[in-house]
Amino acid sequence: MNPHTIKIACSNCNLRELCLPLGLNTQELGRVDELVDKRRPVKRGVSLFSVGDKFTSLYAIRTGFFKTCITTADGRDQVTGFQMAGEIIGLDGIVNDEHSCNAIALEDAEVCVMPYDRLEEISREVSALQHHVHKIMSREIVREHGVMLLLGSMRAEERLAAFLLNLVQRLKTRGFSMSDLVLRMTREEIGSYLGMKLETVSRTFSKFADDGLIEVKQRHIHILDADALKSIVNPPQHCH
Amino acid sequence: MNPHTIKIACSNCNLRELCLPLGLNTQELGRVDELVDKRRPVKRGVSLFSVGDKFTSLYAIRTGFFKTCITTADGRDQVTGFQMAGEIIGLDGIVNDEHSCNAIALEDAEVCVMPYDRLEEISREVSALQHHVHKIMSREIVREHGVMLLLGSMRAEERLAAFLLNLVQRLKTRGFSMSDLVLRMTREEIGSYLGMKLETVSRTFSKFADDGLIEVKQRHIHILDADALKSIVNPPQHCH
DNA sequence: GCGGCGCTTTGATGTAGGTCAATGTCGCTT
DNA sequence: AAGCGACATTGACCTACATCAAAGCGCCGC
Repeated sequence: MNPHTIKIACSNCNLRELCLPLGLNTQELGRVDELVDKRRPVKRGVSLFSVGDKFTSLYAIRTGFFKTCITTADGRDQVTGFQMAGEIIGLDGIVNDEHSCNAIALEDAEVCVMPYDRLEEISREVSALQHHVHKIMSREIVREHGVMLLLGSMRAEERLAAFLLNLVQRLKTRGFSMSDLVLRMTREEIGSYLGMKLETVSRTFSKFADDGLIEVKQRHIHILDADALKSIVNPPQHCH
Repeated sequence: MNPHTIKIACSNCNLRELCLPLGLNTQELGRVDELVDKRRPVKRGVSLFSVGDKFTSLYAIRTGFFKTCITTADGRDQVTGFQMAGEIIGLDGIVNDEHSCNAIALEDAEVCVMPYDRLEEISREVSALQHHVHKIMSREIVREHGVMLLLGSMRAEERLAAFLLNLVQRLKTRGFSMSDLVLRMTREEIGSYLGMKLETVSRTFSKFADDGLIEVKQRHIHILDADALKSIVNPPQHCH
């Protein structure tokens, strides 16, 4: 089927609670359905956009899993986030009209392409959408504050525990298990995100497994004791 | 003078190139002048807003210098940014309708209070303002990507060099010297932002001074060799 | 002018995590 | 089914930075 002939309707999308504002009336929903131009498949390992690409659109992930990363002149690479279905990527491109990071699919994926000028236009008419866009950007800012906290003041175990809990929480809101997950990224990518080396990631997984907190079988993680992970992230207060 | 009787006009403000979109016509400028409700002085050491405060407004810094920081349950504290005149703070509050960080004045300051609902309303009418707001949020996201890179993959000297160059660059766009600056924050606050301990900040300053890159006299920094600082941040490529 | 306090500097020592290297596991191709 | 290549694990060792501790400096109030 030619993608241009498919009727793409956010209003019917099963991810609409994640992507769209709630409480739109039917007329507003109709306007919002015009947001998505087309869908675009992205094969595993392929970039959705790269540093320097002209910014044209935001992308809502329909299926699949992405990482975003930036690269320094001297070849170092920092993963700035992992994104899953229902999340919006491309916000980095607005400020300079070109992308400042790379978005790479970690598994075969499909995204909804939302031309940015159309988004601005419809936001002007549908104030719930306007507010929703602001919220998405604000959420990203707050998320990054959390990452700064993690990178700036946590130790390796705390970082990895926080990472696992965050992933599993997001998977839960998408209807997946609270206790089982499959990592879509390598140890090196986790390490880059968390500011540690892949060996340290691996060792820390092994430590958690030894302590009975999780089971690790390659990329399959089974969480045995979520509370213990939480208390690693937020050490229980020591009253004296 | 009662602040309510002063005519506050962004269109006359000497910071307007920093705060406002360029190229507005007079009618649009008139609308934008309605953005700022009032000005609010903030004494050194006082919070402009704190975690959990209801979100009502964004703030444009007119004078003074702020830090924003978040606090963990166990009392750790992470500085998420330092903000100076012309910069906008409070974006973190949009997503959950309450602030998720503290904004504290590091010197006596004055901010322009922009009620958020009014900002949304005027953005719907003045598309240049709408786009400008998006750019400001996108810029913050991109800035934070840079901080993640810094925290995740740089060594102490690289972090501090990048920090100094960033500060001096921002001061330059405000008409200050490229080579002299006064730090408004303590070594501990710098350390919190850069993910290192205050002693390491101090030692690294001393190292830079020994190497003839800067002169340090308490909080006064004189930059002697900006290029050397740049090459610390971006080590020159080693071709082989 | 003096004393106290907050901040900074500097030194001595400890350690979490980085680095280097070897080995193991799994999935894919032929 | 064998063999290869990408990824992961584990061990031994090392280092950048943290930690602990002791001065030093400069500003403010009295």
